[in-house]
Amino acid sequence: MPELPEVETVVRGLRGPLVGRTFTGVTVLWPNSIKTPIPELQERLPGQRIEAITRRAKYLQFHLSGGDSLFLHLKMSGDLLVEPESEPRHPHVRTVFGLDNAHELRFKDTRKFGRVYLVADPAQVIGKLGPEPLADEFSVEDFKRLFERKKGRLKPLLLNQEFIAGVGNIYADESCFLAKIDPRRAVDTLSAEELEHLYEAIRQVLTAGINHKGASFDSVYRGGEFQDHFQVYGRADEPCLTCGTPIIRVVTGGRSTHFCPNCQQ
DNA sequence: CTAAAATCCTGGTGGC
DNA sequence: TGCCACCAGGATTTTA
Repeated sequence: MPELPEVETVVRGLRGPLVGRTFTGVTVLWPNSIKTPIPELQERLPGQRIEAITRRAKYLQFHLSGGDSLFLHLKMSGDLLVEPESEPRHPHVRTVFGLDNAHELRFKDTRKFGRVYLVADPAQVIGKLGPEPLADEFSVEDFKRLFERKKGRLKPLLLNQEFIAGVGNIYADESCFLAKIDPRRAVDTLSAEELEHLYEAIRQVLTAGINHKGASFDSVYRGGEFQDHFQVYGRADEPCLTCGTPIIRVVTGGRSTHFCPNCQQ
């Protein structure tokens, strides 16, 4: 499911039901989801109150009263539900966090790629991430500086979370379209003007995604409607909405990549 | 260094 | 229907 706008939407939806609640226990149904030793998680989490929930890149961070942070990464198919403990659990629920109000935070994750971390030092999980593209203080000059001495093609670089945080496959393709840049371009050939366009495009596309409450796919995620506004992602062989040329799909860095061969150079 | 491929997983879809 | 190949929002690790 989730890139930056989808995770941001999930975080905003969880604050109301969860901030102020205290964890009472953890039930692990798929041990590979848990990156912290499970006995340690089950020892340290109960009794800690949720003081805040924030997002960093595609991670959710629960700031806890005992000084720890609980991090969740939804990867491809994760979702988080707050449901009464009396309600039957969906079969794809992999981890259950008990709460002090007879509800549970349920980590549902069909493909089992999602991960849970409990750490005292957040840097252990989010220490190497690149800048947040929507941060107020992240300037176009900062963005241009990221490209200094960089090599390789644009698309894989945009997906590299140590380069810039939170951009995933959909928003990378949509950003390149808006900036009119071929995602296969070698980054050391991008002009200052092109980088300025790309900076604006990334911020615009991510903001639009958040404003539409993310993109919904299948049954994994609900509520968002940004999928109705895709210009190129998932539109292979369909006409470009700007010029009518069929959208091309190629594979770059092992990921499907969509672009207009006429508009994007 | 870049880069591709394999890995972790399940389920939906389309072709035959 | 059944079977099979292929595809999927991520990110790390292995192999060139």
